[in-house]
Amino acid sequence: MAGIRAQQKQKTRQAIIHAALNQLSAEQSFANLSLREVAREAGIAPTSFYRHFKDMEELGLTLVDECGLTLRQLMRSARRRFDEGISVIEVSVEVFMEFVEQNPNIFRLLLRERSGTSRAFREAIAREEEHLTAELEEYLIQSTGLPGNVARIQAEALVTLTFNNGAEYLDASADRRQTLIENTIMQLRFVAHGANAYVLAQQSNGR
Amino acid sequence: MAGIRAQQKQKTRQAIIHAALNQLSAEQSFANLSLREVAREAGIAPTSFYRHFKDMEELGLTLVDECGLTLRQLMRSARRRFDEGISVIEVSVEVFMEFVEQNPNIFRLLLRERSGTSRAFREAIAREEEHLTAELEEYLIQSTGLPGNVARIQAEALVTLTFNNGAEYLDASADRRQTLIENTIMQLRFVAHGANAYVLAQQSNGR
DNA sequence: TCATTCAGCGAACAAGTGTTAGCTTATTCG
DNA sequence: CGAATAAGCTAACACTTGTTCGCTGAATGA
Repeated sequence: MAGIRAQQKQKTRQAIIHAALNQLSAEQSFANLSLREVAREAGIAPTSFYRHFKDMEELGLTLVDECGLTLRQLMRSARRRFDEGISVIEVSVEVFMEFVEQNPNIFRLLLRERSGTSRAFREAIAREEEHLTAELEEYLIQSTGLPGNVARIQAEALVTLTFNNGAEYLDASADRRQTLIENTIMQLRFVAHGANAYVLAQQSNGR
Repeated sequence: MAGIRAQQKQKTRQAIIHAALNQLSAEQSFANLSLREVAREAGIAPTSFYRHFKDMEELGLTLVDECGLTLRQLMRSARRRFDEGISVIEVSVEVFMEFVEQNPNIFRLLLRERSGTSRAFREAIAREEEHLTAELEEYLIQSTGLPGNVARIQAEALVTLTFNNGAEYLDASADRRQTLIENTIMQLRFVAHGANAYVLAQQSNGR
């Protein structure tokens, strides 16, 4: 009843996942990762890989799902943390960059395969981005009372800007990183302010 | 003096460039393009490739340079066209999306290799983005009188948003594309408005 | 206990890759 | 004209890749 077999299986499955993540870097993308190299680093024979994943693509999608989940949880907790009086924008950006800093390879995976050659990948990552955007949109509606369509467009802009600044953050030096955070915050504030002003103008324009 | 030799050389060089661009698609990125396939499509022997480029990377950088140049010229002409009374933002977005629509493979190249595995690529594309941003920044300073640092940050946000919406535009259906243009314009307006408001607030806060 | 399951392995395959060496042959130039 | 140049070619190399097949041996469960 210990499940010693299933237990071992999970272990090497994790070994494969770890090996894959470990080989990701600035110079190596998931797309040009080879099944054989992953297997080698995981300490198994190439053929054993198939006992766990049908494909490299299936492995990749697994990674995307896991990462997307943790990222979403993180952002949600960031918005909760905000009650302590700091600006939501500030907290969110800092948390996001912290994620990037602590999971550079995972973030690189998302960043690259977002526009990669595998449709399945692109769709999976678009889905994750959509989750983030939708949650942010809802938050905006509830906390500022913006109309839905404006909230949506604003949320998309916020996610886009944060994500892209995260990409630059990846390769930045320590002090460049600090100003990058500040600039990102400023950009998000621009968007937020502009969206509010837009709604006010609409209302005073008789409609 | 006709230079019949050099002339022929330019011709096959162009054939190589064309072959490479032709093989780019949603499913095939430059990174996993093979020298042999490019040579085959260009109608030359694999080894002849080396008479023109040291590397696939060198070929890629050539493409990036050419594309960046045309894109920049396009955006500049868009800002010139603006004198006719339409909003700059509107014209710029429309011109950019037109570029994306007419050069999907080129844009894909920029999009992907921007976060690709080749440092030379990343730097080359960052350089192109920097050109675009710098020109826009200068334009903002001259036309709105914003202080330099704010103009810079605003320009970065505008370029980022436009570029990313272009990525989505690539795979969008015809009518989705229209709303995408509208949304992009709205996002850019948010940023512009927010930046202006920020400066005004700074000034009225006694400084 | 004994048959079954199944994670993992080694060998082998057909393909495709980048790159070198050396030849051909039309252009170039003194 | 005649030597030099250089674009393009064929053949061959040493690899790496994904994937199939059939085997082993330990965990499983009736």
